[in-house]
Amino acid sequence: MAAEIRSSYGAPTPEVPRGAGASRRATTTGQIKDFILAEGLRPGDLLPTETELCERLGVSRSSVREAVRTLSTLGIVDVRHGHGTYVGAMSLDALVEMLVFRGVLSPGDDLRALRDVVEIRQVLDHGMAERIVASLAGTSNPGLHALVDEMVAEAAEGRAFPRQDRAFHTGLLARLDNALVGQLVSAFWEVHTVVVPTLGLSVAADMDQTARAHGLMLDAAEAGDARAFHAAVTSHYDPIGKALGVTTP
Amino acid sequence: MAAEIRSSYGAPTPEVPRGAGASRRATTTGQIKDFILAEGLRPGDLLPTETELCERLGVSRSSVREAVRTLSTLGIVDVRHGHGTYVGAMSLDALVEMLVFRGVLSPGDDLRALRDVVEIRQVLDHGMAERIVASLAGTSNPGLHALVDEMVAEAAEGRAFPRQDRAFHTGLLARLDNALVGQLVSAFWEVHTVVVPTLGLSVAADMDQTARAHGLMLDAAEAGDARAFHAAVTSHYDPIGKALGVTTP
DNA sequence: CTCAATTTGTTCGTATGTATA
DNA sequence: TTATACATACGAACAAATTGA
Repeated sequence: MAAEIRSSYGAPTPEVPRGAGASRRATTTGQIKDFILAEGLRPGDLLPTETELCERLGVSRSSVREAVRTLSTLGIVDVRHGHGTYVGAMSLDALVEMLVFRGVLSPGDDLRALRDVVEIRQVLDHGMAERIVASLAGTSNPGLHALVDEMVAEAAEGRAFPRQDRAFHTGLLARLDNALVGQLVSAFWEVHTVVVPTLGLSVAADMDQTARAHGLMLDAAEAGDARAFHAAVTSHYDPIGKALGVTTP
Repeated sequence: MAAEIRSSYGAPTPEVPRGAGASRRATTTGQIKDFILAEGLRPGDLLPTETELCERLGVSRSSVREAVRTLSTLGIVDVRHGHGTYVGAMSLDALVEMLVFRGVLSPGDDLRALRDVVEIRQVLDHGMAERIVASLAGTSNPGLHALVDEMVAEAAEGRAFPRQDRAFHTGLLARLDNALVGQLVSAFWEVHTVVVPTLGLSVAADMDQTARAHGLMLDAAEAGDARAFHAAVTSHYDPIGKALGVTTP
């Protein structure tokens, strides 16, 4: 697939007589991508209608549809029924869907896929620690503190707090100038929280520690204390890490 | 999309009268995923033919086709022309294709997307450093050393060495018990190397340093020296980091 | 509010290319 | 080589959703 991508750029996609190995759909998706680039379209811009694309590319509507579907699942285009097709925001939803399925399919060990995801989350949080602390040092974030309070309250009642949890992690990365890492963290967070219930895993006992660790992370970041932030991240992943047997060097 | 995923598990996908918001394709993809889970199929296993799926799910051929396409681009199934449809290996090809397009589309600053990718690569390499060193300490890896020698030789001749570079990074992570991180590193490596040429970026001058840094990383890992490994990683990303303005805390 | 136009969603039938036995 | 099974592609028709007159 990599070679196909590469060949799609540089030289414009060749005309109708396509190479032996390439399928019609592959070439059509490439043509639509090239069209977006050639026209200089940006996320949110409207694409031609399916019928128009058929004429422009000289293929049937079915082929255009399949190509558009492919681009749609990749988030490259966004199709709205009865309205039109737009250039998409290219979120990581596809990655999430794939990893979630891999998690519930669980090849080999039942917990391996989830353990890998948690390990990545940990690496990203630790790896971005200095940048996060730098971006939040000296600021005050009442919204994030409110989320922490809610999480602690929910944990005390024995309830889960996925909404606040996600909002907190998203908010923590919001000031970073790296949009991709925020999306990745969100994506892995989602895989994590969607897969856990399907495995019947019970980590409810330590929900309190998890909730409190969020507060410690925020306090450390606002104080500009990277070491404390690292410690809080470690504390945050301690319960789930133990349950899954994550190695923490 | 997240809600749709969640609803797909737990309770089996409902019968033909589907909910208001869900499209036929969305429910059909869910049904196929449920089928794989229910039958306990594993990557490489054969799925029913399209015609058979039509009867089983009570939808038309086209709908099955579009659903299979969607799952195919996610890597959940693998369609082989004239042969059949199999459960896929679920690689990160979809993520790569999306990020590559985002990179060449370059919303806003031309280098931001690539800079974000390089930053992630850096974080992953540093974050996995201790685990990599632990997995390679005390071993000898003539294959990896050979790759380093090739890279140094190619750099001396002023040639690029993408094949060896990729093989090296893959091999470095091969002994890890976390398959996902290896795939992620490979994916971001691919995005990086595919996008760079489209931007006309010239970092050829410091190819020599990059090639040598690989050798330092390998030596440090085999010696069990995590600090040296971190230093080598920093040296490895120094040239491209300077060219892109990556922040290195 | 209803109607009509536009656009995507779904289905069917048919023909073609491809791999296996 | 032939036969069979399968995926690929095309075109036409109708259904559903959205917008605006």
